Amino acid sequence: MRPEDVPGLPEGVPERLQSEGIEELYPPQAEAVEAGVTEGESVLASVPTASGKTFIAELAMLSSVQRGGKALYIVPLRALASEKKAEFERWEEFGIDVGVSTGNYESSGEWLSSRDIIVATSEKVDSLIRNNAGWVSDLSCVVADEVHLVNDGHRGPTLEVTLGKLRKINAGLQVVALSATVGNAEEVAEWLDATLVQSEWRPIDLKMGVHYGNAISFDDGSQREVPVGKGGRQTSALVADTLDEDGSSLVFVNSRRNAEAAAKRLKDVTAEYLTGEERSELAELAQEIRDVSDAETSDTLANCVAKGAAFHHAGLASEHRRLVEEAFRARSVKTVSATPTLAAGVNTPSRRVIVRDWQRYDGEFGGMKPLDVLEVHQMMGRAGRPGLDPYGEAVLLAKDSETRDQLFERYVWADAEPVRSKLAAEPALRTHLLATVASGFAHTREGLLEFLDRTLYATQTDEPGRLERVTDTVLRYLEANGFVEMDGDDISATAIGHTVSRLYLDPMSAAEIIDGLRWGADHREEKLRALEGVSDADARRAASDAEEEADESGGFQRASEMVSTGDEEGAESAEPIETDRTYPTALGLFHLVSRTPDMYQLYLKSGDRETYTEECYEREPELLGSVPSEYEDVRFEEWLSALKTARLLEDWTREVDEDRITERYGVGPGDIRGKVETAQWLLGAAERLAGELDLSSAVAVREAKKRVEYGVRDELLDLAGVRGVGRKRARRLFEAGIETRNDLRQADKSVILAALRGRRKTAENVLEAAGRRDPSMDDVDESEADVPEATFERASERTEGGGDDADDPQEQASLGDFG
DNA sequence: ACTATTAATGTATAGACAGCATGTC
DNA sequence: CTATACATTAATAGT
Repeated sequence: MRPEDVPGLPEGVPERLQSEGIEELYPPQAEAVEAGVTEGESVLASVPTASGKTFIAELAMLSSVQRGGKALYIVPLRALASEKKAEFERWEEFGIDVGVSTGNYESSGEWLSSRDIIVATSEKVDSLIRNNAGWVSDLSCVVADEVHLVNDGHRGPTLEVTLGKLRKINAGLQVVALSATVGNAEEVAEWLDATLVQSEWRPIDLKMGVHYGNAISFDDGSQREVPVGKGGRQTSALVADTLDEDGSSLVFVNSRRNAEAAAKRLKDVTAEYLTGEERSELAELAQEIRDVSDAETSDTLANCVAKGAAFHHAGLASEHRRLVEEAFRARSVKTVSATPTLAAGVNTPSRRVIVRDWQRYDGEFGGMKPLDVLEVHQMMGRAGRPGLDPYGEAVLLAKDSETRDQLFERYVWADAEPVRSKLAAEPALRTHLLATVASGFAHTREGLLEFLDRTLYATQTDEPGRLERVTDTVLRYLEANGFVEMDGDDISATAIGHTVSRLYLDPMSAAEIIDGLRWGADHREEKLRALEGVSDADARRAASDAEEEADESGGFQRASEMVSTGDEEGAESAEPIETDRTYPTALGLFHLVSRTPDMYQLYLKSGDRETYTEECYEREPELLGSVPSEYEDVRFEEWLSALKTARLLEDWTREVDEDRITERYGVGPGDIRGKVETAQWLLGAAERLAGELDLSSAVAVREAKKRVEYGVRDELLDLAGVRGVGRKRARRLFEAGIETRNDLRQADKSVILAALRGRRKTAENVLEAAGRRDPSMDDVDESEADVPEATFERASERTEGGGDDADDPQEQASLGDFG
C-alpha cells in the first residue's frame, strides 16, 4: 500500500509522506489501514518495537482531525511527551496544532482546547478528567502508546481506568492502542473493542543470540566467533567486536552500580578506537557533563565519556541522561551501560544490544528473579538502527552451555507473557474509586461495580467476587477517613474527598497528612516546650558530627570539604533559626510527607538503622505523630527511612552542597531532584488540605514548601524568590548584607555587583527583577567594589568551602535543574 | 620479611507519575 | 527459603 492509497487523510499529506521518502507502507501499517484506522475504527497494533507503530497513530490522528475531530496521544513517560510533540509538529503546515500537557510542562499560548492533537501522560489525562477539563468530551480519537503497561502494578491501573473513563465520556471514541508483542493481544483487543493487528514483521532484521565460550549462537542457526581474550570479559569482547565493524553497543545490567562499573571497564576498550577528532569532541562533552552537577557521579560519568563509554540510570540528573542519549545517537559515545531506564525511554538504537544481566534482585521475591520476557524483548528491540545497520544483534550472555540452552528457551524462542490487569489491588482502587465517585462517574456501589466491570480486570479475573470484596474494603476505608459519605445505597464524595481527588493524591497520603497536621495542632504547646531545649542539643550534635568527619578524613580534598561542613553547621548553631520559632518545623513536615505512600522512600543501608534511630529520638519533638514501637519492625523501619528522606530534604534546605548530599545519603543527583520535586508537590497538597481544614499549620507548610522549592534556609526566602536569584546567589547577597528584596532596590550597587562577582549583566537583570528603578550598572566603578569583595570572599567560604570559581552558567545549572 | 595472588567476607540491589502558578543565563 | 557482582579484607603462596 502506498501513501496515496490511504483513505481519509488531509489533502497534501500523502505527497508530504512521499517527500519524506515513504513510498510504501510497512505491512503492519497497511494492515491497520485496511482495518480502518483512518476511518475511525479502533485498532490494537501489537507489533515489535521500532516497526512504525507511531506512524499508525499519526495516520489515525490526522484522519480524525480531518473529519473535524480532536486527538489525544497518551505517553508513558514525560520525556516521551516532548519527543512525540516534536514529531507531530511537522503536520503544522496542514493546519494541525499540537499541544503538550504533563505535570511539569504545559504548552503555552492558547488553551489546549484549541489544539488538534494533545500529548499527555496517562496520569495527567486522569487528572484533567478529575478537574473537568472541557475539551476531553470533544475527543474523537485516543492513542494509547505502550498499552501493555496496564500490566504494571503501579501505573497500569491509571492507564486502564483512564481509557475506561474516556470511552464512557465519549461514546464512539476511536481507540488506537499500540503495544509490544504480548501473549494475549486478542484479549486486550477485545477489551478495547478494537480490531487486532498483530505482526512479527520488522523493518530491520533482528538477530537474537546467546554468547557462550568464544562465539555467539544466533536464532537463525548462524554463529559468530567472538573470543573472550585474556580478560575473560564477555561484555568487553562483544563491545570490541562491534567496534571492529564501527558499530556501537548498548549493555543492559541490573543495578546502577553495575552500570557504572561496566562503563569504567568498557572505557578502556572504547579508548582504543577513538580518532583524535572524537577525542576532542568527547572532552568537550565531558566538560558539559561536569558542569551539570558537582556530585561525584558527574565526575565519574565525565571520565568515562571522555574515553567513549557512558552509563545511564535514574540516579543521573535528567541533563546527564539527555547528554548521554544524544552523544550515543550521534555515535561519539561508543557504548552505554544502562539499567532498564533506557529500554523504556527515548529512542536510542544501537547496532548491538548486550543483555548482560537477565535477573534482578527483588526484595519481595527474596532473591534474584528472572526478568519478564517482555522486558528482555524490549531491550533486545533496541538493536539495529533503521537505515544505518544491515541488521541488529541482540545478545544474551551465558557462562555455561546449560545456561545458554536455558536462555534460548526462556527468552529467544519464548513468547511474551500475557498482560494482566493489576486493578484489583487496594492502593489502585483507593485512588480510582474515590476519583470515580468524586467526578460523578458513579454514585452507588452498583454503579461503581458496573464501571469496574468494563475494565480489563473484569474480563480476565479468574476469581469472581474479588473485585467486589476489595471495593467494599476500600469504600469502608474511604468512609472511615471522611472522603466519602454513604447514605443507604448512595455514595458521594465529601468536600475534602473532592479536594483529595483533584489534588491527585493517594487517599492514604491525604489521610496521613491530615492526621499528622491535626496531631501537631493537638500537641503544639507540649512540643514547643520540648523544642526550647533542642537547639542547644542540636548544636552539640552538629559540632561532634563535624569532629568525627574531621577525624576520618585525610588528604587535601577531604580536608577542604570538612572545613566547609564544620563552618556551615557552626553557623547554624550560632543562629538556631529553624527550631525555635515555627511549629510544625520543616523537618516535621518533611517527615510527614516522606512517610506518605506517594513518596518513594530511601533505602536504609547497614548502620543507618542505628543512625536514624538515634536521630529519631533526638528530633522526636519535631515529628508529627508518635514514634512507633521499635518492636513493630516494619512500621518502625518505614518511620526511619522516612526520617532519612526528611533529613535529605532538610539538608537541601540548609543549603548543603549537592555532592555532600549525594555522598551522605548514597544517592545520585537525579534522586535529589526527584525527592525535591515530590516533596514540593506533596507540601503543596498539604497546604491546600490545611487551608481547607482550617488548620493553623498552613503557613508553616507554605514556608517549608518554598524552602524546598528554592533549596534555602528561611532567611533567604525573600531573595530567592527574585527571578535570576537561586540558592547560591541569594546566599552571597545575604552575606554581603543584602538581606531582602527591598535591600536589592536600595543598597549600594557596588555591593550588589561585588556579591554577584562583578557580573554586570547578571546584576542588572537581578535588580530589574527586584523592581529597582535604576537597574543600570554602567556608572558603577569596579574599584568601588573592592571592599565588599573581601566581605564576599568570607561569605563564600562559609557556605561553599571557598575556592569556587564557578561561572554563572554553572551555578545556574543546578538551579535550573531543581527549580 | 614482604609482596602478589587468591580466598573469604561484606554489602547492596530498576524505575518515576501527580497540584498550582509562573518563568532560567 | 532462593543470587550475583563488586569491594574490602584476610589468608595464602611465591619471591
